Amino acid sequence: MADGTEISLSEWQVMNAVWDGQPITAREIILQVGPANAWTPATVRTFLHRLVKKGALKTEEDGNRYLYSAAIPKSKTIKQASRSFLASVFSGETAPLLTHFVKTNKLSPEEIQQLRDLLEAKEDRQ
Amino acid sequence: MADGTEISLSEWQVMNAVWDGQPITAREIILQVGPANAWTPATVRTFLHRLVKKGALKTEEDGNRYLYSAAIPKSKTIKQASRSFLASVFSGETAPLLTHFVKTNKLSPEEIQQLRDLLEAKEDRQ
DNA sequence: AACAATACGTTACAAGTGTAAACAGTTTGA
DNA sequence: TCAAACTGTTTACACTTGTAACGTATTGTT
Repeated sequence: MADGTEISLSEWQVMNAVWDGQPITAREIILQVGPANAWTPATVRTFLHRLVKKGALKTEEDGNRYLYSAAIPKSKTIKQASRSFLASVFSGETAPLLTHFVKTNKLSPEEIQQLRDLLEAKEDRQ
Repeated sequence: MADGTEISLSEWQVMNAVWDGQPITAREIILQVGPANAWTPATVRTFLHRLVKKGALKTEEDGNRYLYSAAIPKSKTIKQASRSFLASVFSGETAPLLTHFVKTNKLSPEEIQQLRDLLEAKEDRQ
């Protein structure tokens, strides 16, 4: 697929932990994503290594341990994954995708309002 | 993982072709998805085999060739893939996902209207 | 009938993924 | 001070995925 930065589903868990705790130690990441996925610390460490190797994370020494931070912006990474998901699963059609997620998930009244406003704004703008 | 029916991104292309042409010959599938992805016929056939093996497609003989049809419903498969995508990429948060796709894609005025209506209906219903 | 084109099945093979254990150095609590 | 605990590195191994070639049977064509 050749795009430089393919993140696997498991790795996403790790990336998300990093993005919202940056910079963060391996230990904390392990605590955050390990139990939820039933991963041993060793498994999480493997993901960390692979992500560094892929250039998705970078490390900075802090005494004798590392602090991890993202080397790629979350927004860009989300954009890529989303494009690929849209193309594969929904044949590139946005509206069915949106309909699907609206229908199959819960949204708070506030969220619904915000989305309606967003759509309205988009309508006007075009 | 471990759910019986994992469909890879490439395989989705094939499944989509089947779902909307069912039943369909390998030849037609190859014509539909091959060129767009720069896949040789052999490659597409590999995907077909794997999908049959996974139980996602089933075949029915038609003279000396096969007709392929889906063995799993599109809706269910979409649901699974979507849940997994939502969980990994958007940490399970639906609203940010919706916002993202609304912001990064084009929608026709009609589609926008329909989505707004859908959201309104959902709001009322809760 | 013979040969070319098709259709399907089998095999291949490297890279990526999920899942970890084993090993080595470092800090720390007893 | 000596083992326990923790940090990071290396190695493992089966399964999946992307990408196809090769072999064999069937069929349409001349």
